[in-house]
Amino acid sequence: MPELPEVETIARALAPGLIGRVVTGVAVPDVKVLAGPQTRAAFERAIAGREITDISRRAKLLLVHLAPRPEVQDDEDAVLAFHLKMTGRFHIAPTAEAIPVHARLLLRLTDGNALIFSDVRRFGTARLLSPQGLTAWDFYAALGPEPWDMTPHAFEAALAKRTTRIKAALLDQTVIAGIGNIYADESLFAARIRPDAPATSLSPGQRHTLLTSIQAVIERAIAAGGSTIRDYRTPDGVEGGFQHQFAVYGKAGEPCPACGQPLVAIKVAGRTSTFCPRCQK
DNA sequence: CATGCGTCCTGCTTGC
DNA sequence: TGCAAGCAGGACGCAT
Repeated sequence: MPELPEVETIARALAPGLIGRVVTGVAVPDVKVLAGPQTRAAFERAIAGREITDISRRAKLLLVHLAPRPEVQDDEDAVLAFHLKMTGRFHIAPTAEAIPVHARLLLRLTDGNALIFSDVRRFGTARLLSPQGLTAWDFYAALGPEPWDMTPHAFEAALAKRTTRIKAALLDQTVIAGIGNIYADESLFAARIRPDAPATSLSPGQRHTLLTSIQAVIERAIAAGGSTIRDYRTPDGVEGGFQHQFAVYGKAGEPCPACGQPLVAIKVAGRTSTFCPRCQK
């Protein structure tokens, strides 16, 4: 579900309600959510009592930064890294309220609220790491640049050595971080490039246009608060607005917004990919 | 080494 | 209406 714009929207919405609060208690109703090395008990012990100092995002990861506890000897900084995968959601609710059916992890806070991570499909993960552990984590270390940090030169270099179709390259988080199925399709349409075009077949001009398109689409999506297909909500329960601006995602059979020809869906890299066979080459 | 496909889960939608 | 197959925003493990 949540790609870069959704996680960015969530991080911004969560920050004011979390930064400066202290975690008074931890509950893990579904131990499958824990992806780190700790047992459930060790995980709970390692977080309780810490102050939340910051909320940030890298690629599709939401990062909760936790301070050392003064009362714990040699305590170190910690980072709780959430991956929402397809259906992960956050909200903040009074601790006294009923726990949602699909709640996987709860952090109770000093202000009487709790941060609740819910996830219907149970793909989402939470992993507690030291700051050094985070950067040493293979997945994290291999992430490509954020879209706005990607230079045309680096993008071209990354694509030039790929023998895959262009969409598979965009979905590869080691090439560029944060793009998923929605924003891959939307960016490729904006750049007028077919999702199944071999990455090596793109001209330098097409690669440049594609990077510019990615940056523009991601920016517009963040401005709209992300895209709600089904599950995604901000922590306040509000839907995103970018789904109303989709040109092609999920619109197979509908007319191309540019030429009116019916949009077509094919499978690329195992993912449904919608595009205009007339506009995209 | 790089690439592609099945898999992990659950619930909603579609078609018979 | 009922039921089963198909499909979904992601990324990992394994086979090729």
